Amino acid sequence: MSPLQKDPAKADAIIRAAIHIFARDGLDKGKIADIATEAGIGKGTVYEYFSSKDEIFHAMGDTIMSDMIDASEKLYSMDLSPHDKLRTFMRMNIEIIFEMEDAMLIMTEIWAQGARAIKHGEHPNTTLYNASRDMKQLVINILKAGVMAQEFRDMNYDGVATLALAFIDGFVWQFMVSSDRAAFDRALVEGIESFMKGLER
Amino acid sequence: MSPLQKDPAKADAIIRAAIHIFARDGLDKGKIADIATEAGIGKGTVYEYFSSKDEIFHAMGDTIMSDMIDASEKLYSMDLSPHDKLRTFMRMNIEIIFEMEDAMLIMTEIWAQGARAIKHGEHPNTTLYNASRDMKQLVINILKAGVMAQEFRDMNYDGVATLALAFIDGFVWQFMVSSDRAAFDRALVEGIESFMKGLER
DNA sequence: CTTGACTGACCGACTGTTCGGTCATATTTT
DNA sequence: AAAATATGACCGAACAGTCGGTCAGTCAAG
Repeated sequence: MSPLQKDPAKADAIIRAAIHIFARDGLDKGKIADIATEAGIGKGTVYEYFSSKDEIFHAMGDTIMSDMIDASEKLYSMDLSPHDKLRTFMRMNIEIIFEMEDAMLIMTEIWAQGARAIKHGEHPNTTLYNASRDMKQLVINILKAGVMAQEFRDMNYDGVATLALAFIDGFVWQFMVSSDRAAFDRALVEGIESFMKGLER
Repeated sequence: MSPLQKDPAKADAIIRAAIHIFARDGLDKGKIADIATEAGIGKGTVYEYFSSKDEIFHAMGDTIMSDMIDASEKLYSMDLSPHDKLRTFMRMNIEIIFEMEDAMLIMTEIWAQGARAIKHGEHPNTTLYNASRDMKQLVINILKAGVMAQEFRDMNYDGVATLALAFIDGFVWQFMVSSDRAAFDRALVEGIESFMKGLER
């Protein structure tokens, strides 16, 4: 018997360290050795928990996405009008992503990796892509409820949902390289209002 | 004397090959040897034209951006109402980026590199960032003209311009991993209309 | 013959992964 | 209770593959 069953908290510490290191140095340049140091363990130990760098990428993607989905679902259960729900959804999502600075950079690369995989005819990282599809469906549901409640104009749901998600991604993307947080907030408010105005009947 | 003073066409061929290889394999995994083969020359020759992989990245960024700016400027000189100009600007930019599949993937990585550089307190790739700033200014100019002409409502120019660019980036981003071109076109039309509606007085 | 563009074998730095050994702790024995 | 034993988590030195960059030599043009 093992005196200490492979500490799950340690696997978590490795993922956390990996997120930090890979966000800092990039997916390729980020070294396993640095992750080990950051996690306060030996390099060999990393391989007791994950069989390869690639497996760390996947675990990392799963962790990040589940963090985001948790946050989104909290919103989904709130009791708001479709109008407010959508507005809140957009703002919250952007803030969540924006706050998870490290995750943002990593997801950019994982997403690009996925796009490349698709070009090669391979499978992309499924967690990330499933999550993206779920998010879109969530927005579509809000939109449908809004049209039903006569709050929104008639629309092509898929198109508008895509616009909403594009807006979220693009906003983060735009500000990923800007450090002016105040300008970010002003632009965000104006951007969301403008978007909502586009949905009026 | 050289019979052919360092053939500029060859430098171009190298860049073109680099764009192809790096888009396929990523900035880190893309090999100089492969670029040389793709360009039909020896590896050593690549170093006659560019002193390092990093210099190739920069040259590549410059080439891609100047291609895009050329396309945008053609639009800028068209004689259209602010309304149509903005609509066309967005659609054209998306189509241009979307058509330059390879460039898209590379820019994603260069942009992420830049974001990381900023985090480190270093300089990002200036070409890319200057171009991005120029694009925003171009949109702001169109918006101002539209407000002046009473075609658009009053607005926070910076916010709406950011929204427009976010829209462009995000749309491309969303569809980078989708192969359904027909859905893309439908969503694009709806998305642009919805955006334009948000600017009505 | 001179020049310089071109080449690819080669070098060395780098890093993901392996593996033999160590050690803290649990369990058993005395 | 304390000594002996067993376990497997942990470690980091060593290994092997990769790839950016160099350079000694080839070749073609003038």
